[in-house]
Amino acid sequence: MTSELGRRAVEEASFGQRIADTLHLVQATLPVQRRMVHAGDAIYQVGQEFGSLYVVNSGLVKMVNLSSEGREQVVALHFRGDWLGLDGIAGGHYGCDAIAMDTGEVWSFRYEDLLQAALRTPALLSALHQAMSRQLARDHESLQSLCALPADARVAGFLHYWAQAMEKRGLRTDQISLRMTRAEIGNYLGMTLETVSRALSRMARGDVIRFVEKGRRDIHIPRVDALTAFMRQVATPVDARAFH
Amino acid sequence: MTSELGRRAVEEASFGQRIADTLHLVQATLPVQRRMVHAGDAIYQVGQEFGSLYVVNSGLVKMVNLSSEGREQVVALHFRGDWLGLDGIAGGHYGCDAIAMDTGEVWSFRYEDLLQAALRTPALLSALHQAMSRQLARDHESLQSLCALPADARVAGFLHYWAQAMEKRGLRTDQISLRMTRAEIGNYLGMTLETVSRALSRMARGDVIRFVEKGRRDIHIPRVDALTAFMRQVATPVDARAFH
DNA sequence: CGATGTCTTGAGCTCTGTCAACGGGCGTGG
DNA sequence: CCACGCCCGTTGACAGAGCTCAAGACATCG
Repeated sequence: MTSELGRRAVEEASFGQRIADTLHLVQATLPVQRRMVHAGDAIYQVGQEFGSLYVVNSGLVKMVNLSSEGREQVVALHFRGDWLGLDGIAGGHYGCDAIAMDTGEVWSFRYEDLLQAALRTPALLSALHQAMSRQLARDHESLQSLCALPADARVAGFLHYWAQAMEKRGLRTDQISLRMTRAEIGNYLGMTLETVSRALSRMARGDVIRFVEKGRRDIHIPRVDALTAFMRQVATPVDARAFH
Repeated sequence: MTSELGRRAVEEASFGQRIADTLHLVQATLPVQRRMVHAGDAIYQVGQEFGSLYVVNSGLVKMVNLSSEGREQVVALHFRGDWLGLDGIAGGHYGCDAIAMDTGEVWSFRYEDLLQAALRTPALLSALHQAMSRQLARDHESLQSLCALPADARVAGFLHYWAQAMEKRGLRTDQISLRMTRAEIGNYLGMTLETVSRALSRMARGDVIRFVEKGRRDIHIPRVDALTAFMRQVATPVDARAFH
């Protein structure tokens, strides 16, 4: 168990460096096209022919899946250093809309160019594989919390995830600024906006979080361990009885 | 819309061939280690050091995620032609347990060997990327249905997914043999075993499915379109009001 | 044949979705 | 400057989908 913790610590410490390395590497070895985006801008859209991959240099991007019945669903969030468009490789078309949620810069380059450049610079290929692999692991975590945790724990987990994402990128982690409406958060977490609001209110009452300013989007997290404690506390498992 | 349908038709038709091609390709260019597995066997386990990737040649494999609180969660199912272990590339350790659910054969090979061989045979790299990309897209679909669909529709969607997976692999699709208990299905779909049982009973009453034999694990699907119709019918969206 | 595990079905309760009302922030326009 | 509308967030009341608990039927295997 100690070796497990040790490994995690090393990973965390090197995480910010990994992001910076990836960005440098891509920039140095590929013909990258930079693009400023603002909240609401589409980086690519579902059905559009696949050709380019993207890396978020700054800002915040949501992946929106459109179901056959026309329902929209936020399936992932992406921060600095994350890759976009990976789910388009297989089908030849992007599988989601990628929508910027904040002002930022996104880099794009041709997938074909990446493969070419990877012959000279194997580290590029490694970076691509790690990005895809990380996203797979992340998706599995999402699925797990979505299946197994009640609403309050999911909201708490969401804040924790966000704080962790900020921390890994060297940003302040005590105060986070969600650039999402309650409806968007609820959509991402598989619940209604009212439930999100109630969960946040409960956490605020328990002093697990505090709202700063007038606007209710900036959230102060006094102690991260209080957040994780809250998560565990409300995590009355939906299926506590082991399924085997 | 017609071009969309046309594209899909072509993709479907070539799908079985793609699986066969991948298996041939891997076999021809890599030092593959074959292993017979039986229900319950672990192909790899969470935390184990990453090194090899796996391809299912036959049988059925579940990916089980173990949460920090000790809850188990089935996060994916894999059939012939699917790759396993991809989520281990990033962290250096596998992120899930891969458990066989049926007798079958799994091929394994070193990730390093794959990268080496890919220099001579670029198609290998393409196959890897497509496998990862497909899995990402699949995970997003899971997330979507988990968030947006009520229990009955999720169970119906599960059967549909299974039938489709069989069809893509050239197996009979009218009668499917779930090698999972109700508890496992419920775990995978984010509901209790009782809810799974009730959903199946309702479908059987509506003659959307039929139980064959005494055992209730073999399910006959008279008409797939009846299944999809049932899905749509019970898909009273959790969040019908657009979130924006 | 009993023992065990799985599946089904019922009854009650809880969580969370639904509907509704209200307040606050912000931009627009008078 | 204030009035107004609009969007967002909060909170309450209520209902319903699905979880929990429980009992019993069925299949498999020793």
